[in-house]
Amino acid sequence: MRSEMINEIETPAVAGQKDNRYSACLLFSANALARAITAIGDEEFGRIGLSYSYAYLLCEVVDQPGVTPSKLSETLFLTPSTITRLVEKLELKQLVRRESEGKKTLIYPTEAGEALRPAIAEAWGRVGARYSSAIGPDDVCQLTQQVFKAARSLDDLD
Amino acid sequence: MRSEMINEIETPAVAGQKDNRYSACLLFSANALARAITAIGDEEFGRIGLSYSYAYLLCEVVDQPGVTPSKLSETLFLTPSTITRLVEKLELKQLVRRESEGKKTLIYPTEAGEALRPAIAEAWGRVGARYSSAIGPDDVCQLTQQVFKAARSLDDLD
DNA sequence: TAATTATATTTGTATGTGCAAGCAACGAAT
DNA sequence: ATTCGTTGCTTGCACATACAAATATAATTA
Repeated sequence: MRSEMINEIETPAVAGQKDNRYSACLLFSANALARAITAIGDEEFGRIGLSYSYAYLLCEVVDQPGVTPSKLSETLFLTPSTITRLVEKLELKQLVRRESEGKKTLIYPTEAGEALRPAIAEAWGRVGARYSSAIGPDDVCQLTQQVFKAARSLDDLD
Repeated sequence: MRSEMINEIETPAVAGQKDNRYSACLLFSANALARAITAIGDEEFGRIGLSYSYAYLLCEVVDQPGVTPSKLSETLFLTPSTITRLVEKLELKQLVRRESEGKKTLIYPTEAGEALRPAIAEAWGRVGARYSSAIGPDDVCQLTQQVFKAARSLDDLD
């Protein structure tokens, strides 16, 4: 009674020292992975005063000046309200500026924003190098593809 | 200049309609997956008034009465301070209770907490069913293993 | 035994993210 | 042209999580 099976979908109880019953749960594992890798990301991107979502957003704005929040929301898989928050802070830091055009908002980089792009690319590279070496460079590529595919499948549900 | 390669580690630009340059970044993809799947989790677990971390924690406490925060921290891949916060709220909801023993804290389920366990198992099952059907039941198992393995690798870095 | 270091937990504070509701502008239909 | 639904963005609020510092107890060393 006390030790009933609570795992969602039975999986062949893969061996491994530190596995526990949650290791077979994607909800659990995906969040654990996200937290662990975000820690690396924050460390590297923190050196340029941003965290990774801000950095990605800034890249988009530099590459597509005048991009709208809704477009960013699609690209970055974040809700519009989150985009607003991110843009607000980047605006405070003088890295982007907003322009209202009808019901749309157009977002442009400032010069300081554009100037930051190489540094972002470097930080990005360091993040990739770090997790590749930890996870194993061979596995990373396939893992990333699968993870993204799964994320998209779930996102397409609505 | 403007369109330089900013992806961290070159990947064979996997085709796919909605892919963008971030799809090859595990930092990005892992977070996207975590958010998408957490949305499902919150929906199902929300029906019993918890979110998924609370549910997992409660399961641990029911199965190992007297478990300590540090043990929970290891099992759930969460920091001790987060555990404290989770336990606090479960205590407010009268689902667990804390007992101080020296420098340790022992956490026990209340009867209400124990009573909730079957409902948690059911919600858990529904979450698994939903993401399995979205992602494809065949892929889920392997994906989960790989994701967990990667999370553990990154976590073992400290 | 007293002083120091180590371990376990909690607090203060901050951050990223989202939902639901609001507002503003556009389009369609009467 | 006035109304009405729709779309795009923003705000108020809430929550999960973490870091750094504080506290309290245990262990070790002098």
